[in-house]
Amino acid sequence: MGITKSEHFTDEQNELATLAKAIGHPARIAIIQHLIKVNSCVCGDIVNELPLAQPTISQHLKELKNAGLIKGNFEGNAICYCLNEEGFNKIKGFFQHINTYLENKKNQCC
Amino acid sequence: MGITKSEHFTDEQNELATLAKAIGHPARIAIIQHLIKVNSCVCGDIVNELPLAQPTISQHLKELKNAGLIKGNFEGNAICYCLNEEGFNKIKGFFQHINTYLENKKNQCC
DNA sequence: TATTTATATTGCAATATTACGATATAGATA
DNA sequence: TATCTATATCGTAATATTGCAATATAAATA
Repeated sequence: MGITKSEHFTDEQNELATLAKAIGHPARIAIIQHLIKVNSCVCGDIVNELPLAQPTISQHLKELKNAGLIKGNFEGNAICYCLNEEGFNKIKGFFQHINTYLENKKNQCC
Repeated sequence: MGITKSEHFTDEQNELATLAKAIGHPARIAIIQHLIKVNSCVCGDIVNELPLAQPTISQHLKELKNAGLIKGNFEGNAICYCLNEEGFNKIKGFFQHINTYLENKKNQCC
């Protein structure tokens, strides 16, 4: 169907999925990596950096922003983007949990 | 278009995106969480655990397996699944990098 | 071997995502 | 105010994802 049955899952599961999904595109990975590199930059810089048209970048930025992974502030007539700690903190615990589990798991699978 | 221009991005960016995308569905989050809880289990257990039909679960398991996040071994006529350390190790560095960056970033955005 | 049990695959409908040209909007500047 | 610059939104085409019924496959057991 193409429609995810979110109502059958917990809020936490849906939230983690939304965050991971937002990260799950190479352009959005590239945007995140670029923001780490330059700390903060305007949308136009990202358009110059990536091989995608301006409306496409704008759309990817919107998705990252909706997921709470980046934030943007007006700076003149441009918009300055940077990472949003809040979003990343929400996934942090999930991966730490997995890592702790995997490190302590002595017995091989099955 | 719906087609991701993966050829324009680095292998690392595409790989990270594939992993995050595989995690980006509540059912697959639930599967991962269940596998952490019970360490390993057969497909049928997951079908009983989640509110989705057997073919749908099978498809989600396939995606997690293709991404390298779980592995399955035959156990009689059933298949026993558990987490695959390899896949999770690949994303580990990415999030650690982000966390280190965010912890050290003193200056506010923009 | 026939049947049962467990999982995968096929086929398909509904919906979502990706990408971009065209256009709108909003602040800066001449 | 007219124009420029930067970004967002709209509309749309191409493709991908989600979900499941029906069916196939493969190992276990009667």
